[in-house]
Amino acid sequence: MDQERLWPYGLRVLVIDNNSSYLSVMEELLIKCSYRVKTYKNVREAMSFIYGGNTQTVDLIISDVFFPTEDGLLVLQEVTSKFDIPTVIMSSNGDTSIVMKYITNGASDFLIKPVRIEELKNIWQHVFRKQIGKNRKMSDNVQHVDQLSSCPLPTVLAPPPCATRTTGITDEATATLESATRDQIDTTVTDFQDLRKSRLSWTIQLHRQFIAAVDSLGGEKAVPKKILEIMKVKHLTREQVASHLQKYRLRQRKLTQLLHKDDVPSSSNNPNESTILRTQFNSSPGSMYFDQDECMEITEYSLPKDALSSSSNCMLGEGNNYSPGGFQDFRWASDKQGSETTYLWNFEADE
DNA sequence: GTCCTAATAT
DNA sequence: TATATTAGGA
Repeated sequence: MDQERLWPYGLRVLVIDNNSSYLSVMEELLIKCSYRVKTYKNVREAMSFIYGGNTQTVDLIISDVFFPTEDGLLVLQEVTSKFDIPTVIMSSNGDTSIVMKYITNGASDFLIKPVRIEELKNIWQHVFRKQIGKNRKMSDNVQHVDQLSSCPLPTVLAPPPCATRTTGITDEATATLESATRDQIDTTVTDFQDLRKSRLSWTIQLHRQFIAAVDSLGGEKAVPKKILEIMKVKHLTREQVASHLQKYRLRQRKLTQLLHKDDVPSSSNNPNESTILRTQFNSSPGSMYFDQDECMEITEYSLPKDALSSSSNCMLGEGNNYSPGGFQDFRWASDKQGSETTYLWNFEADE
């Protein structure tokens, strides 16, 4: 298959430095990292190479400070934004103001000369980050994963094989590297999904269904599997119900203990105990919502705008009611907060 | 092997 | 904290 695209082995790095001896040093170091290297002594040549239709053949640019003027900064901005090639700047001068200048103008990193191989081992991360940034902007989750798997995919689990001291890479070593990288790519795609995997939010409505199921089963028989069956919510897992049940029971236990401490022991067999608890806790203040059916607090859920507009049959919200008998489904909706995705229950009649 | 629950992890 | 995952037993 397309072995050239395996990561981070074979990362295509374009180096620019007007000092030819340092250029050779860089080339040697980068080759030790199993990267493919192209060197240029000046910006003009490098740019004409890129402008000549080679934007897709360069993954990353490492350049000496070649932008002494504002024009130079424009070049940097163009390379990073228009061509979307991450650019790493090198300089023997590491003054914060200078570093800041390049970073704010789009440089992915700033390396202070002499550059160590350890630093070069990790430069592929800039390409990865840039790729993640691009994919983050895409709202569709499935597409997201597809995009990733079809583009060069570096992996945190498989750093460039530059730990080996050998200058030349034998064929066997190369083959091993390739297969190892290939394996890592698969796991990384999975890892990436895991990265985005997020947690179910127990909305008021969902929780009410849960309570209805628990009540209909009666205390003892309310086990995750049965609750799940009664709730009839598609894609809800037994584990999720079990987890919620655990929390629910814990809280009930705590509350009954509290009650027995405050009240006379004779009321311990009172079947209206839960009613008493309910009354007590419904009066509690705060941003938490106390479900009327029992004493569990449910965090009020704030709806993302798009979920509100695009889902007319969304059942979230105080005024809505649900049909306990109906089969319901939910689908994921991203609220785009950080790397984590909060999922919404979006109820829809199954039939 | 399934399922439950408590404990632990994230 | 809320929810997910794990561990170990029924």
